Amino acid sequence: MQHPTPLRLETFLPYRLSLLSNAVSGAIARGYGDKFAISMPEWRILMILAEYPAISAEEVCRRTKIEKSVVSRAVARLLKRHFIHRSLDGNDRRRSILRLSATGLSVYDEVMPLARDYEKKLLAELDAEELQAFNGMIDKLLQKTDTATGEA
Amino acid sequence: MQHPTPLRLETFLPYRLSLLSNAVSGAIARGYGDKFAISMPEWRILMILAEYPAISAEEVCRRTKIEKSVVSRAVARLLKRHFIHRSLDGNDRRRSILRLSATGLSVYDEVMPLARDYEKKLLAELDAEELQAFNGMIDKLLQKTDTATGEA
DNA sequence: TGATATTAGTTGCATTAACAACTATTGTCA
DNA sequence: TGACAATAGTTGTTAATGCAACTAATATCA
Repeated sequence: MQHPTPLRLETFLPYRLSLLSNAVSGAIARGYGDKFAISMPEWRILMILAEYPAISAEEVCRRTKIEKSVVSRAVARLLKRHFIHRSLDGNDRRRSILRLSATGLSVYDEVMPLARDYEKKLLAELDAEELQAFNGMIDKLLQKTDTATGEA
Repeated sequence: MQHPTPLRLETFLPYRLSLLSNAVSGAIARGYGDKFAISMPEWRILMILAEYPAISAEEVCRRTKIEKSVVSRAVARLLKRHFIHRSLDGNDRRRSILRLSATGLSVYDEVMPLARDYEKKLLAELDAEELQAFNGMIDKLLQKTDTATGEA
């Protein structure tokens, strides 16, 4: 046969995931973007520093999966605006130690409820059981992509 | 309380969706990117033209949700490489009519199985029931984002 | 009909991301 | 110890994105 069943874009999982991810991240980004003029990488760095205070830029990269040059520039912006502090690791002077400042913490405390509310509102579509199943499936798929990245 | 339960990035749905979407789209994009040097928007346009031959750029925008300037430039590239043809709508001379060329179709026919195989391999993690549930939940969430975009 | 609004598509521009190259520091091991 | 590799972080560069401004064509409506 000439066309072994065309791939319908609307039902193509990568496309659907991309739509959903963009819609969700976009909605939240509009929230903190309008309010504090911070970018998504910046917001994620604030989040990760709220969760793990005093980690290095390298650890930020590992935990957020943001590329290191993007982290470097985002950190520079956050420093300039005094949302974070940076000191040097005494044991390894290549490493920085990043922490939220009081200002950064207050930004975080103001944005975080918006993000959580949006997530909650969105997930209100799913009951507890569905939600658990959904998260489980995402985990499965994430694991699969971790290993099976290259081969297709 | 000072910190009303911090938001763990690792469990934050927008973040998880973004990871998954990037991993999945990235893996496939590497496939056609290496082979034909086409971008993701270009690939999506080929897909949508395989599904709906002879539609306008505007309809491509609507169906793919790709921003119109991105579509415009992607179409220009696809034209230059003779992957698509463009004619004018006789009834409305603002509108273009886009079609896959024979070359474009052959590119599509070569890339499509790769994309489908990757999707299949990925979704092999889920049984039929899970898959249906998964797609249903994505639909629910997509609908929610369609309506509830702005308010957070 | 004719003024005005709307729509399709292109282009300019500013922001951003990804990759590689680079510096500085630390680790390895003969 | 000292050469070489690996790591943390910065910076340059290129390409892609998204918005706004623009042109050309069509629709609306007094």
